[in-house]
Amino acid sequence: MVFQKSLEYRFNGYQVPATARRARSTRRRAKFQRRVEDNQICAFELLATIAGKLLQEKENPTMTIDTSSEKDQSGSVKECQNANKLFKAELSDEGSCDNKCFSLLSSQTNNPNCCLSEFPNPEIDVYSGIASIVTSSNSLERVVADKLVDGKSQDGMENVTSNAKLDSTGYAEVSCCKLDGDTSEVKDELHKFQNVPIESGTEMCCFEDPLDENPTALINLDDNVKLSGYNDGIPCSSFSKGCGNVPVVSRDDDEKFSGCSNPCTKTKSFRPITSVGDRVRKTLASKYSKVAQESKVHSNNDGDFKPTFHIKKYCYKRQRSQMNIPLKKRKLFNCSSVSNSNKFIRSGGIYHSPENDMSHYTSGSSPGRMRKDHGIDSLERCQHSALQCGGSHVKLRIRSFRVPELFIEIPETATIGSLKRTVLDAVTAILGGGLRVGVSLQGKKVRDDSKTLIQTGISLDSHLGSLGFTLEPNSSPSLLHLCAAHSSHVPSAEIPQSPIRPAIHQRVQGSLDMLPDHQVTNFGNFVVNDHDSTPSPINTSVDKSRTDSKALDTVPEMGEDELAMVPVLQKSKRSEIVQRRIRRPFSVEEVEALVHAVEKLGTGRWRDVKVCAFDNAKHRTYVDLKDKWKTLVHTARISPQQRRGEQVPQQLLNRVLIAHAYWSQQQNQETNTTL
DNA sequence: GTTAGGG
DNA sequence: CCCTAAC
Repeated sequence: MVFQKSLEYRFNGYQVPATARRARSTRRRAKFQRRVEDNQICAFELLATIAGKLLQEKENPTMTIDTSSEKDQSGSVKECQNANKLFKAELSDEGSCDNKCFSLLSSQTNNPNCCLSEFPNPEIDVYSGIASIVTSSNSLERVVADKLVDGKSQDGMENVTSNAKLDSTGYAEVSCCKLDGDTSEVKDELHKFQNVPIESGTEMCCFEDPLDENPTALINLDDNVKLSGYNDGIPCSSFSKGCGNVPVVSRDDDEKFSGCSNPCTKTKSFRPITSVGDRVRKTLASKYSKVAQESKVHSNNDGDFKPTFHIKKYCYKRQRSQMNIPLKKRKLFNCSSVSNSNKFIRSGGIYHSPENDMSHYTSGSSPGRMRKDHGIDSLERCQHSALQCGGSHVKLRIRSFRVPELFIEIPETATIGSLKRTVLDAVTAILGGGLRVGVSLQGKKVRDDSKTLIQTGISLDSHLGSLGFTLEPNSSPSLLHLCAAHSSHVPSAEIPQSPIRPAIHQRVQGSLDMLPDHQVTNFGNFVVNDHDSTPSPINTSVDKSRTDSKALDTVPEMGEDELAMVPVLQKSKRSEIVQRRIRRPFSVEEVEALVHAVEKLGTGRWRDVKVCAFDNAKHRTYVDLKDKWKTLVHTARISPQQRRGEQVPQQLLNRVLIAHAYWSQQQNQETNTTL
């Protein structure tokens, strides 16, 4: 069975949630939190997009989660500098050919400088980050170390690396959890990455704009289609085979570690973490891998697809303070897998929620919950290495990106796979929403979008190293200008497509409505249409600054895992579209009309009230009227000092009380008579 | 599609 | 205003 998918990616705005008013009410706070969540989702989406792009570019993508808590900085620089080598080594060691890695680093520190090349600040915490999220629990690491690794650990801390591998088919075939105690220098270096890297196979670059107060994500764009770096020389073909030989632990399933799973208590303890990663792995790896494969297959057919510009990595930086994920969100993360597990995901999509990875703990008792107050803060150092390319085009590459802190709460009994997925989700959440891209040059923001690259000083001859991209919340209603800027500045730049959002939708359904959708479009909308899918409505309303289409082949018969990997599109689409209506306070006149109508018609006949008194007010639904009456009654019962907003004449409120009492009485009588 | 209520 | 259960 073959079906085509059209992938659509949109770069939407990102709106920073308004600051929550001071504890006005739990409700307001909750709303605010939801908005924050939405933003996080946006961020996550972005990440997913990137990851997806990476995966699309090459097959056999691998995602690695390294949970080492080691914070030795000495290795960081080295690692970054030698990222390619390191990864390469790692990959080869594992027998996998990961072409792409994308690493999420969580860090608790805000490192203003991240330049791979220079690493002015050796203390980059980039690496510490995930640790906080993923490994904040030492137990996990310890357990892993004890159980999975045999041996050597640095400072007693081990690194757990899990890789999601894609076989030639493009599906995630094997996932490996590896724990090594620094058998090699290279590995050590890798371990230092405390994050979930999705390797793109290139050096890492970090760029941050110290001057910028707003937390932003730094992005390096690479329009170089081909993956550079360590990938070269590693035969992909060997990849699948190599997996089998992987020294470490391999799992077939999210839930289980076939290889290393030791039902020991210790293992259990760290389990939760693992499962998360799994999800990430699956989601990204399989989805993207599939996409990659598909795209690969059909790339020829699709004229629209332009491989010319790819975003390798994003550097996402945000202040930790902003990234607190509300409890609700955390909850969502936990439950998401479960809830999703049963949900079918459209084949067209990328995200697929597979098994109930989390089910075991969701069901109830989650004895131990790991919570990271500062979630994934993945920072990354990104160096944007700008490469020269032919013609007058400037090639840019995104080396890495950083994800701000997240809240992750997962039961200790969760599997590593669950952990991975959770992390992925969290990241997705962060990147999922609308974001805007900023361009920085030599540490300064380039705000004039109208300037050309050359005018700005970005040219083949310039130091592209000082060029950076930032992802920042978009407060503006539309990102169009951003997009435009993007295209104008970086002609070849292409925003990756990512299907991740859908996954989020399911989980965070409640939050989605909070998104200022129209004002902000989603950063990465990924739309996939397969043969039987209907055109997505979502897209129409949003501007598409960039769209890629690809015809993709999908393997007809997929195991559950594969299915699980399929993205959920339909739902997401819907969610995307749904926008919360703007608040339109009732005027005194409207209240008057409402009161009058209710006096006449009574409560419980809201449709009639609507027709009678608000028939011409299309924005007032009968539900609105009902709600307003509810609030009116409440307002009338409270003291005037407690009332807010436009003051409703007390006389009117009195009528409200009278009418309410009258009709309530009527209602009671009716019920009594019937009885 | 409406209602009723909780959020 | 949103979301949903219950009609």
